[in-house]
Amino acid sequence: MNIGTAARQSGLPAKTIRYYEDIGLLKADRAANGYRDYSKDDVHRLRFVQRARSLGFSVEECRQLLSLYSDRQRASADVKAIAAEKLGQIERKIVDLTELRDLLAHLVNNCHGDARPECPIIDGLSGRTMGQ
Amino acid sequence: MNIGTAARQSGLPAKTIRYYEDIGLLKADRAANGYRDYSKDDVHRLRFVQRARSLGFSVEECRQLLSLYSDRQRASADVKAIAAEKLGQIERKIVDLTELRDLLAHLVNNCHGDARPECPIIDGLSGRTMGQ
DNA sequence: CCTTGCGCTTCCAGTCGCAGGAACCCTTAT
DNA sequence: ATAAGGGTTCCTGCGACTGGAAGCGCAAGG
Repeated sequence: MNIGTAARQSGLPAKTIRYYEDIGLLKADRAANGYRDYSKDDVHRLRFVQRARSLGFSVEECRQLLSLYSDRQRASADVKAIAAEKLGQIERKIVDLTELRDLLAHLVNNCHGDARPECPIIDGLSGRTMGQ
Repeated sequence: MNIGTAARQSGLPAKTIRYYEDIGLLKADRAANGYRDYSKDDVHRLRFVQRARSLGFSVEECRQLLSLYSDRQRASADVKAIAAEKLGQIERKIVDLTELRDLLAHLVNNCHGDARPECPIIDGLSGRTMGQ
């Protein structure tokens, strides 16, 4: 199967698939004409990576997950450790963003938003109404 | 004041301050010896940018905010529009991350995490237990 | 006077995860 | 024969820095 078909079936752009091959994440066979040739199994791995990426795993983490994916002898604890770490990161990010949102929402709500130059948002950013 | 002092007072690494000058965000005077020379006002602007960046504004948005910051005749509506747009982006990001977290938490919670090879996380990523 | 050491300067390369585009080859249909 | 629509490689650029090399400025100590 050519790269275009693999791209459609995996949900990854062909460009991205070539990039993954470039960095040694997934290698493909080559047909006689030099075209990359993907098996069903290759497509499974591509979808696996697509899913993991969309779940916020970095490419390096995907590399680890892929090797665990292919390892019939893996311990689920190994996988769980990676996923739990990532989960923690995501939760921290949510907390940070929520604080950010509250702060910004406060500024926006206190800005009358008219033609006058007084602006609580600017004041907030310049430190006149916010802590240091 | 030298860049190191400005860095300490603004909370930005010197490297970043030079970078900002490089992209034309903030320019500094030069002392006779070629060193950058920062005024208190410069430091205020640097802190302003530092705050705005930490609130999730892009450097380009900071550029807009800076010009509004320096403009005594600005309308608060202009600032509010930028901030409100950014607020929307942040809220969307929180929603996305929350979905992500729930999905990942579900996988992690269903993984026994022992030495056996069966792993719901891998299965989930490979599509065996998740929708397509 | 000389050295040491820190801070400053510039410039170049690398990061992450691709996307865009050029220049070219392969295959199929008309 | 030609055109369209694949595929290939390689190079560049994005955003927002960060690290490092090579070289100056300057104050203090021996």
